[in-house]
Amino acid sequence: MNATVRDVARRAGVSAMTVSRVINGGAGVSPETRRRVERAVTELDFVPNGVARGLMSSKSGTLGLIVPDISNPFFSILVRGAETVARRAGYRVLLCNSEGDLALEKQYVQDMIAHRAEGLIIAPVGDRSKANLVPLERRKFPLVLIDRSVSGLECDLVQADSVAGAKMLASHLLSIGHRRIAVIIEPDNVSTARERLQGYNAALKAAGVKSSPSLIVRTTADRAGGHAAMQQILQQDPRPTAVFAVNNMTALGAMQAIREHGLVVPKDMALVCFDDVEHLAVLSPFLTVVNQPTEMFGTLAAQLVLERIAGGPAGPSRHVILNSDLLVRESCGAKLMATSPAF
Amino acid sequence: MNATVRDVARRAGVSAMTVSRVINGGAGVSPETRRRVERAVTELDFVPNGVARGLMSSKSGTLGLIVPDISNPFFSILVRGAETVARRAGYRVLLCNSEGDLALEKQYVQDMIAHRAEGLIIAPVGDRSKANLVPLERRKFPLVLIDRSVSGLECDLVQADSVAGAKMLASHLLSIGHRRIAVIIEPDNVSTARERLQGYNAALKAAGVKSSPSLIVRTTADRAGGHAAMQQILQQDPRPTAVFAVNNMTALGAMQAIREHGLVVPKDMALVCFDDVEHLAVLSPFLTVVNQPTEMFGTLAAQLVLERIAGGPAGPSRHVILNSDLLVRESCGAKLMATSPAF
DNA sequence: GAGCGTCATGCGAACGATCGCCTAAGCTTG
DNA sequence: CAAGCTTAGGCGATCGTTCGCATGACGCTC
Repeated sequence: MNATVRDVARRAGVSAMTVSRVINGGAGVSPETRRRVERAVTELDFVPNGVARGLMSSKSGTLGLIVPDISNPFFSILVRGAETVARRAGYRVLLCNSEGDLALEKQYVQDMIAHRAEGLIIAPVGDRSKANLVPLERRKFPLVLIDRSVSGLECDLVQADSVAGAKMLASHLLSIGHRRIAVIIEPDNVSTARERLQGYNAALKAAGVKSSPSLIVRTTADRAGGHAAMQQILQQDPRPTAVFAVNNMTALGAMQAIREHGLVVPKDMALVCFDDVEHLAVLSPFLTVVNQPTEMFGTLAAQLVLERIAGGPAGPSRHVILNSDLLVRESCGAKLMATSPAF
Repeated sequence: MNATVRDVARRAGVSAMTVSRVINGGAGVSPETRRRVERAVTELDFVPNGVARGLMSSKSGTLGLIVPDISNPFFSILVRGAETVARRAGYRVLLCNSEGDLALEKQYVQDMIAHRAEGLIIAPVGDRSKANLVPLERRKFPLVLIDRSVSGLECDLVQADSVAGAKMLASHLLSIGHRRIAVIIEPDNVSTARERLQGYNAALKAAGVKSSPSLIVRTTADRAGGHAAMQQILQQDPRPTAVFAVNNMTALGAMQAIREHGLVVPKDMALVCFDDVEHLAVLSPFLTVVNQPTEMFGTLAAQLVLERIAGGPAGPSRHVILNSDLLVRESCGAKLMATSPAF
């Protein structure tokens, strides 16, 4: 169904080699022959087979991109950034949703090896992703982690300063009077969870507030997880006055639970989280968040992986730590405080 | 760097053919030989080269997915649906952002042909995408359009009933008293724009309200477009009392412009649009929208393209028309009306 | 006019896995 | 024990492109 170089060659009365030279703009072809070949290419609607080319050159022109959930705006914006950089460099992007599932992640990674992707950008499920990633390390496969590091795996990495971000968030809550601040967070085998909790604890300590284990609720970093965790928090006595959610999706789930409980944010319960939801912020700047430079996560990761592809596997691994900002809006109750000091 | 069947064969003391038989679970290999081969595979960390396999079998195992903007939640949710279905069927997804740019779209389509993707799901830029897509049609390339049709191109299609949806939206605005309803919409060479405008006009006609060309503002379907269009609308005299935005992103841009103008939705200006922003709706159910079954767009499109791949290019093209619902929330002013009949 | 460089082009192999076909050994069977 | 069948496994070709090398024609130079 698809014409090959040989078909074109036959039609143009030349050899396959000459056709190859023409389509690759190579020198050493007379103008006359070139024209004949070009006509044959057009007539047969010939498009060189990228798979065969890939086999010859050992270059697939493909990058893998594995994220837990593409529908999370944090990741969809990140993906856009990465895709744009990759495309400009002539690379295609294979998108994978790991759904936070280690087995699925493993399958995707193996697929990258099998199909000879030239590099991989991955937001790993957690520390246990290490087993999935060592085959890549062994092959010196260009690999860039985003958002989360993997304990015991040394490789390129783009992340934000989670400790500092969490400290800002918690300090802010403390500064406006909150003392019982619950945390909705993932298990400790996720690096960002560890770091954010560390920042939270540091802020509490600095303020001389004692932390309590019962305020730390572990869950999955999605809406369902946030919802379940919040339900649990709402039953505590005394009830916390503020909640620090590990990311935007958990915050949304928490918000839902709070509303279902007939309570109002921030009057009855303050709510802050990591990761802005940009589209949402445009419509109503409500959530107080630590905003990470989302798109830059993607563009930087793509640049790193492309450099690694171009420069070979040698060279020390690079860690890019991005700054994030505290955006104080309504959900923390700061504005409420300002108007009703009797809180 | 990567072992081949021949390397494994040498180490196991067999031929490449036998290795191939083992890794494909084929019969005709003695248990003893099989074990030897399996050990060699493990020792060499051999992973069969998918590119070479693809060349032999003419099956790349890849689907293309082209959308205008992956960071638009409508598309990111759709992509998740499509990716999930594709993966379960053993396919990988090549994600492309056309950015609404015809030239870029063309490049992506050609890339699909070159790399022998087995099928393509695309939300086309507009009617002018036809030139980009005819090469696919000529090759009987499995192709499914989503969201928008392309005038003059007959192929599989998944879309919502835009006419009915727009009619619901406009009728609702009319029913609560609005008479000057502006429309922010794309040029007429986008099928959904045509259809939504048609629904709007039908609703006006049914209500005996005359439509005015000056109320129709053409723009691009993104935030910047919505913002610019809204600025224009806000200068009209008499000022419209409601705005119908062609999709969620334009609505966000419009919202921004309205707020910058010191006005409040819905008190000073009602605002409705197509496509819910799910995450946003959880946080604060504010926008009145026509909600399309977003994820289903993706899953159905993937199913159609997979069927087309499995069943061959024959068979009539199928058009799936999904229903959408009107979600009346606050931004239309319905609740406002209820409490202040003097509007 | 012999030697040499340049240019356009072709030949055969290679990338890595697999498919069709073949062979050789072992076993059954009458 | 010879014919026939089953089983394990190898050989060579193939997918479509490109690479290294060879070749033949032409023109230039001393």
